[in-house]
Amino acid sequence: MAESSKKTKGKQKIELKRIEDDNDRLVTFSKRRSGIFKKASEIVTLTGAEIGVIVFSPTGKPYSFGHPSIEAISNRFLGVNPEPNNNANPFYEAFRQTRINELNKCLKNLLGQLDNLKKRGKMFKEMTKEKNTQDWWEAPIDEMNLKEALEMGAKFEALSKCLLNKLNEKSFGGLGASSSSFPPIN
Amino acid sequence: MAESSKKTKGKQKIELKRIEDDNDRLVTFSKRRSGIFKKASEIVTLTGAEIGVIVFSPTGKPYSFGHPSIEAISNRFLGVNPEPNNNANPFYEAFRQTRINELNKCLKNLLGQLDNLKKRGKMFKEMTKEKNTQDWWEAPIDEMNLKEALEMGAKFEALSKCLLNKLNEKSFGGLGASSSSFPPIN
DNA sequence: CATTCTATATTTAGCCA
DNA sequence: GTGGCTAAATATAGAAT
Repeated sequence: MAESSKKTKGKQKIELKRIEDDNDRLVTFSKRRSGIFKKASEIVTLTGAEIGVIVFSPTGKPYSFGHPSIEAISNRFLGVNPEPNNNANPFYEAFRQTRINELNKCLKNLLGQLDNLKKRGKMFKEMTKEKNTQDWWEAPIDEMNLKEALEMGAKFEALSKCLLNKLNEKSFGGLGASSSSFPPIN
Repeated sequence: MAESSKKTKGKQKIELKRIEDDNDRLVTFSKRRSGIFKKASEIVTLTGAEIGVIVFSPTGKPYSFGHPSIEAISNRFLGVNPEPNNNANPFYEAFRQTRINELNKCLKNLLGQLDNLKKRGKMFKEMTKEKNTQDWWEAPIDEMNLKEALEMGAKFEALSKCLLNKLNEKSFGGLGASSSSFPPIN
């Protein structure tokens, strides 16, 4: 019997490089995403590990899997819910607690600066004489809250990112040479 | 020829439940962890997706994988915004630039505190005398960098979230009553 | 984008170093 | 905990729904 009787070509070996065909790329993403999530799920039940996976599709759609709860991880990242502490890891918790103290100082510092900022509102208005003629910093929260919050989220993330780098450099014996001065976040 | 000529039993099917033997459990975790990271890496190159994975071993040790980078992933999360507005908006940009200045101050402040933190390492060790006996804050970056980074990402996110709330309260005429004093982030 | 159906390409359980 | 090794368990490329 000729081999042509085979119904499919079966799994073919593919190069480890970007799949150019749009559809194929999406389908592959979809399949592999579930594959990864399944693996994640298995490593959890098999070894009792805790895991969080977050992935953005080629089209930008977010997917995630997590145990104990991806909601916890996800929401934390999204800054959606205040969500009570559910940190099981003592290492994490200990570090967090101490970090909190410093962050609170940072917060106080920043709040002070913010008051300053408000007083210099006019200067701002000039810098932003484009569309928003409204004194956004005085606007009622119900109108600016979410929108600005999201934007600010990105900004603060920038800070986080920078802090992260700096912390790695200084705290973790990083290879970075610039430990005294640091460039603007920008 | 008897089947006994086979060199190994090959991969055996196993129940999808916790592996009780301590060593086996750990070995399986280790192997599957690298497997998952490999898959994560492949879905990235193959489909151009962005992914972040963080996993705690059964013993509590953290591992993680991220692409393009931890920063990018967390950024993506905090930036997840249904509307594609953000960075193009000049208003946003202006605000961001000024905010940056303040954040840089905050950063400097925090870095100073961090030096302090390192000196108090022992205190930390006591607080974390559970599993991680390693002085992670002194560990070489090549070993802790990515791994800790993701974890820290979550922590910094918590800060961002809190700052967000606080800023909304004070800056945007928030409804919150506590505008003068603020409780610890915790 | 998700799923189903094959025929393969990969992953990995059990052992040993 | 990490790295082979081998054979069997799985994941999945390709095509179609």
